[in-house]
Amino acid sequence: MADELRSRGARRGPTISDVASRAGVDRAVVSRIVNDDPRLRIKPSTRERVLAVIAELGYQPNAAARSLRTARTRTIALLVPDFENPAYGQIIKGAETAATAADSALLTASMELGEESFEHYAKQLGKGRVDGLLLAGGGINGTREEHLDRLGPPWLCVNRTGPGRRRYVVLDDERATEVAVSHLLELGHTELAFLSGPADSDSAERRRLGYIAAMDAAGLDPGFIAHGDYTADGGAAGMQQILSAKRRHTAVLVANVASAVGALYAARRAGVQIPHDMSVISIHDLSIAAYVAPPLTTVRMSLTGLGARAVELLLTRPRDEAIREVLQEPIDLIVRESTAPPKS
Amino acid sequence: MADELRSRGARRGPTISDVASRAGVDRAVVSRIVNDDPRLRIKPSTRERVLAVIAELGYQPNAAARSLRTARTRTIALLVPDFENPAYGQIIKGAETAATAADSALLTASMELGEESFEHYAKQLGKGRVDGLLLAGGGINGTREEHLDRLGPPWLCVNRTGPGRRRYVVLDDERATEVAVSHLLELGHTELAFLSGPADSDSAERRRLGYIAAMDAAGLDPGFIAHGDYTADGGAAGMQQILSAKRRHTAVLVANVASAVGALYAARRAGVQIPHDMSVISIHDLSIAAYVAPPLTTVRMSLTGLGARAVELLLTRPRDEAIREVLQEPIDLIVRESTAPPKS
DNA sequence: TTGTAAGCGTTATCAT
DNA sequence: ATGATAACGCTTACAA
Repeated sequence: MADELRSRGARRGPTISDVASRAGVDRAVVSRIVNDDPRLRIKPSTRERVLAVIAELGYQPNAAARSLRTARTRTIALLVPDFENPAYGQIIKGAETAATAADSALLTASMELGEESFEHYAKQLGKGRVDGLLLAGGGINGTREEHLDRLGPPWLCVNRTGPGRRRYVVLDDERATEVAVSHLLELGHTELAFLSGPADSDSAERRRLGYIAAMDAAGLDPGFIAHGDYTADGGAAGMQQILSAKRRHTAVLVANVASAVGALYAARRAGVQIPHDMSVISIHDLSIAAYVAPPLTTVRMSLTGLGARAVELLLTRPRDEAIREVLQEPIDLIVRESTAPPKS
Repeated sequence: MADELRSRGARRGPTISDVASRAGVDRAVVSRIVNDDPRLRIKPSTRERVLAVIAELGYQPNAAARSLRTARTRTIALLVPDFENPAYGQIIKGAETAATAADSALLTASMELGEESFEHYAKQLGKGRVDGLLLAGGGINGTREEHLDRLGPPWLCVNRTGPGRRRYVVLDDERATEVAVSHLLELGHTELAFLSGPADSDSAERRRLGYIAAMDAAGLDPGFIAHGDYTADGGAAGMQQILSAKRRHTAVLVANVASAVGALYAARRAGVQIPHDMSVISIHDLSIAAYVAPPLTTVRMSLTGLGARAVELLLTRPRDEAIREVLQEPIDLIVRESTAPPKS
C-alpha cells in the first residue's frame, strides 16, 4: 500500500516522525515545538536538537494532515468578477496583506456571473478547502445565499450589499459622491450630469443615490443620469448620451475610472474640450487616472483597506453573526486637470 | 477528543461514513461512486440510493483528508509581482481556465521581490498545499531556484527565462518586436528609438534584443534606447529622454502598454503631436490601449494563452524534466491611431 | 457486487 | 519534561 501513491502523487518529504526519531524524541514534542505551544516546558538542549534536525531535514509540516486534524485550512478564498480590472487588484492586494498577517493564504478566483461557474466553485471550495469565502462583485441573490450557507464556510460580501443581505462590508459610496459633487459645486457648476454603473450593481446604485442626495441637499436638479456599465465602452456610450441631451451640462460625475476613461474618449471624439467645455470627475482613483488626457480628477477611497477589513471581519467574527459595515476610511479628493470652473 | 476541535475549527459537515451508514453500504462504495471508479461494478439501484443520500445530506468530500491520502491537492499556485497590472490579470485568467479544466484550483499570490516575502511563500506553500508552482515575473535567481527545489512541488517560470533556467514558458517577444518594427518601416520610418523595460527583466531584454535584431536585419541603426521600468512613470521619463536626444526620432517602439501610456503623456506635455510628429507603438494589447489619446497601435500576444499553457505544462510534464518553451501563438498587429507615416 | 482494513501526517488529551 | 495513543476523513489493494 501507499506505494502507488508515492509514484502518482507528489513527492512526500520528511514527516514529523522522521524528525522525531532522528532527534530521539516523540512526535508530540516536535509538534509542540513547531507550533510554539506555550504550555510546553522543555529542556533547551532538546529544543535545540529538534530544531537542528528540522533544519537539517528541511522538514515542512504537511498542510493537509494539519487541516484534517484541526479543521482549519488557514486559507481563505476571494472571488472577484474580473482580474483585469485594477480596482479588484487593489482589493486583492489588501486582502492578501491581511491574510498574510493572519498567517493565512489567499485563494483568488474569478467568478463570472454564470450559474455554472458558481456551481463549479461551490464544488471546488467544498468542505475542508477554505476557512471562509469573500465575494467581491455582484451576482449574489437569495438562492445563492442559501447555496453558500449550505457550502459550509462562513462568507462575506465585499462592496456589495442589498436588501436582506446579512453579511457585508462596503465603502462609503454616498460620502464619496458627496465629495465629488461638492468639488463641482465649489467650482461654480450647477448643471451636472451623472454617468452611472450597471443597474444591477449596488455600488453603482449607492453612488447614484449619493449623487441625487447631494444634489437635493444643494437644492439643484440632478440633471441627466446616463447608464454605463463600469467599462470604458459603456462610459463612452454614456458620455455620448449626455452630450446629445437637450439640456446642456457643464460637469459630469462618473461612477468609476474605467467609465471615465471612456467618457474622456467620447468627449475627445466629439470635439468637446475637457475641462474647458465640460468638467469630468470620477469615483475611485487608479494609477491610470494620472496619465489620461486630461489627467483625471478623482475621489479616492481605499480599496486595499476594504480588502483588508473584509479578511479581518471574516476571520474574527462568529460565523452566524450579522456583519453590516460601512467602512469609515478617509475619502480624498484628488484634483488633477479634468475639472475647472464652467466657462462663463 | 475532537470535541474542542469542533468548536474552534470550522463546522464539519457530513462525512463519507454518514453517507455510507445512511445508505446501508460501506464507505468504500461511496468513495468509488464519488470518484467514478471505472472498475466499480455496482447495482444501479445501490448507486441511485447512495447518490440520493449524498444529495440529501449535501455531502462534500473533505479536501484535506483526500489530499492527505492521495498526496495531491488539486491546487496550483501562481505568484505574480502585481495584481494591479492588467497584463497579469490576463495571465491569471488563462491559468485559471486551464486549472479549472484540469479540475484544479488556482491559488494566486503577489510576490514582491523581497527576500522575506519569498521566505513567506516558501513557508506558506510548504508540503501538502499545492501540486505545483507557477512564477510569473522576475526575481528568480540561482539561490532561489535551489530554495524552490527544496520546497517540494514542481515549479515553472512564466514569461521569465535566463541563462541556466531549466523550466520556463515564454512568449515570442523577439517576433513581436519584429512585427512592430516592420510596421514602422513599412510606414516609411527609418529613425526609430526603443523604450525598454527594467534592466533585470528578461522579457524586456528579449524585446530589446528583438528590436536590435530587426533593425540590424533592415540595415538600420537602432538609434536611441531609453530605459523604462514597465510603469507609466518610467515610460514618461523614457520618452523625455528620447525627445531631448540629439538625434531626431520619428517613431518609438515601447516595450509595454503601461510605459506607452506614460510615453504618450510625456509627448503631450512636451507639445509633441502623436502620430503627426512621432509614431508610437507598443508591445502587448490591453483594453486601455484603445482609449488613450491617441488610441495606441499595439502588437498583441496572447497572455491568457501563456497562462493556460503554463498550467498545462506544469500539470502534465514530469517534475524533473526540463521545459523550455517559446509559445507559438498568433501575434497580431493592432493598428490604431498612434502610428502614421513620418511627416516629410 | 460489496466489504475489510491499513495508512496518509498531524495534534490533543491523558499518562508517566 | 516527555511519551503513547486515538482520531481527523478518505482511498485502494485485496478479500469475500
